Amino acid sequence: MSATGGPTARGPRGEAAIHAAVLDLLAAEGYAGLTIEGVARRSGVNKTTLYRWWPSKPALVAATFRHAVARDLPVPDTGTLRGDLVALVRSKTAFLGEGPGRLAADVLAHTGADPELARLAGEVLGQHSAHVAEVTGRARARGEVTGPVDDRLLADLLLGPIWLRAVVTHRPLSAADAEALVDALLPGLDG
Amino acid sequence: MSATGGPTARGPRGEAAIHAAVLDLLAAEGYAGLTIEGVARRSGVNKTTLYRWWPSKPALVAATFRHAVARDLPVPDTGTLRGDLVALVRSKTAFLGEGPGRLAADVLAHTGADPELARLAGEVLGQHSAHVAEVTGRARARGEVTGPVDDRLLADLLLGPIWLRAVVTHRPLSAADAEALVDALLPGLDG
Amino acid sequence: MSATGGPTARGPRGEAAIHAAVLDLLAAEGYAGLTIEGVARRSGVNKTTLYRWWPSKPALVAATFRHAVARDLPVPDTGTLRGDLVALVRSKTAFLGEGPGRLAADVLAHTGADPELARLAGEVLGQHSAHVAEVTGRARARGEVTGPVDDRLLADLLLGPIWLRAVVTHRPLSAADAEALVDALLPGLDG
Amino acid sequence: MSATGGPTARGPRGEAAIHAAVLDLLAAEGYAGLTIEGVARRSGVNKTTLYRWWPSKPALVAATFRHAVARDLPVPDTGTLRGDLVALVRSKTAFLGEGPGRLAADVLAHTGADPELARLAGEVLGQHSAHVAEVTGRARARGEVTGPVDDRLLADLLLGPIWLRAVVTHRPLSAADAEALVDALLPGLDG
DNA sequence: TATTAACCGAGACGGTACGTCTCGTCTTCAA
DNA sequence: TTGAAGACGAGACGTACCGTCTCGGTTAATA
Repeated sequence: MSATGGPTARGPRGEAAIHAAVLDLLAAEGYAGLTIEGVARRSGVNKTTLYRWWPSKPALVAATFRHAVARDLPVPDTGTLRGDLVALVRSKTAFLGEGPGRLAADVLAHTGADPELARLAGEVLGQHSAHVAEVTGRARARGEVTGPVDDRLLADLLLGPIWLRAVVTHRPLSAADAEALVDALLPGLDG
Repeated sequence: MSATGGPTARGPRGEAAIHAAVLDLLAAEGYAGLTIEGVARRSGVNKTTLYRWWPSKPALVAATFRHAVARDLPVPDTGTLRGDLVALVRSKTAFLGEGPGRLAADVLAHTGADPELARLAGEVLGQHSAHVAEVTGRARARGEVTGPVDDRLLADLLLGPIWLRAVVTHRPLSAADAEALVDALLPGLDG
Repeated sequence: MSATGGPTARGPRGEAAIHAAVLDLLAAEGYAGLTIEGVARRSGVNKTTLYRWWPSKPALVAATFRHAVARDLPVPDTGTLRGDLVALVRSKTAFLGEGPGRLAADVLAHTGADPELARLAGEVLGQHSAHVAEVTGRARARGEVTGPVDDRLLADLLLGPIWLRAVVTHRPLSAADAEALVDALLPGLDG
Repeated sequence: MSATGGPTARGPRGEAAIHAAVLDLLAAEGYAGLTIEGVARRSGVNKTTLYRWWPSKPALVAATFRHAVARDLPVPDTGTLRGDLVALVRSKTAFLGEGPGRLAADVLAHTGADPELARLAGEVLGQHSAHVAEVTGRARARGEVTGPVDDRLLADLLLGPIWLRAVVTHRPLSAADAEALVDALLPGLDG
């Protein structure tokens, strides 16, 4: 959208520097420690400019994430439903555990405090759910699944534990955990 | 004198009023909007006294939760594993969706920012795991389950979706959803 | 700029109100009882603004005095050295005993505690010494004094007792005292 | 009792330690920086005890000075009025410039803020006047002075410059200065 | 020897002010 | 129109002392 066919520049002069500063500071101080003034200092842009373009800190952070994290990861096709699901779990775990996604976990934790972040979380989670649906769709095309599958429920069951660990308990989810998780769900998949 | 043989006073004079004020303000402003000065104002206790007893806002909030939310919910015994699990899911859903537990969701979201809250989260999650273990223990005693069960994994699988809906997507989890959730997991429970 | 051609604004918006508040509070509570927060309250200016412009209470007080007390009093010319000296003594006594100068006595008492106030005291005292020199200069022009006169020593001898009474003992110095003081010094003046 | 026949104990247990702490802290932090809690900490005495015996900080400080500085300095008898006066000036200069007397200058500066300190100042200044009177009395006995001498005025004329230099301008008063000071006054002494 | 009164330490309390920080708004000026 | 510069009111931060209070324990002189 903002990319190749967008109507105008849409954004202040040093936008790239701003988003970089947000990510840097998020990594260094966490979401709660991030301040608008800090972003202004680090990006070399005036505080006024930031407020002109984004009404609040969550809005700025959300914009940064839409720029930086929105890249659609490919959903690996391993040939089997189990393989796809395990790969998906590991991919999401990795996303939330390292790089900008790790910052996302911190940001998404503040969903309850700000509607802007809630929207962002909804977008990210929706994308994840879509990936789940893509995997089950493939499985159905292969004939691995024949009965009705509630994609939404499956997404909750897969992503719930992942997010819970990433956001609340911060326990890493190992490869074995990922397989165990999927194996616990597979028997109930095709009822 | 002060206590009729109890160990020690342990806590400032107006402790009850303080914890009440914390819960009130948490409900009204959220965790991020909660301030020590606000608690002092509302509880009628001096700011100095708060700092005398708790070193920081997260410590105060954690103490409040230990006082107010630590009551051990009974784990209903319905006579079947499925019934017990459904009851457990509904109980947790209710807990996170209303009353002080609703505040807990907001507080637990800040796990990453403060070790004190991380400890609190560990306690709450640990209690949850214990409940799950109690239910599976009963099922094993009844002979409903014979093989090995990973209680921790099961706890994550149950709580993950509940937490995700309560905290991130804010979609309520209906009675039918609770049953569907459990039914999706039951087949994988006893290999 | 806001002024009629002055080079720069140099000072916060409500500067006049601030200095007035400082003098009021100094009169009411004394230097020790003066607080930055009190000045902020009374002047209607935010505490932050005060700290933005002056780093400390003594700096603020010194600035106030430079604004309010810096007016150069004329040194009366009575036609004789004795008359001039008596007039000078009474003028300085009056300065330190009433109006803003009375507050100055309180402020100057804290010279030892703060270098900023020490500088202020030095300025005021230097001005007083200059007045003494002006008087002896006139006397020399008249031919009343021919030999060498140590203006510095004379200033110390005249101002020392005045300041001592104003700052430490708070005994008023009467008209007769002023004459006696000068008469005690005159014989040694032209030696 | 603890004393060797004194009428009553009159004072808390660790009084010596308390006064020592007051002097130490006065030297280190100045009068304004001196706090009751600091004295308690340093002297190893409880804050409550201090308040039990002295109602306020100035009262405590005054008591300390009466204990520590009240020792009557001998007034040297040099055989001539001039010599006695010069010796007196140098003695006072030394007193105000070093040791506990140096602290006295800081303390006496707060005369205006507290009646307790004002009384102390009165005692110190009175003692000074008595020294001057002793010197002039000797001179009269010798026949050096015959006319009337206002001892109080002379005391102010001597102490004023000394105090001014020690406390306000912090210019040291050299031996030559002391002689010049006395020589400026001597001609006016005996009319 | 037993009593009693004075003194002690301990530490909690409400309160005021400190000096710093970030917020979000605002005005002014230059390009 | 856009942005840079930066002052401003608001208000929380965490700390330091203030002066008061209650609580047990100890000491020392008396009865």
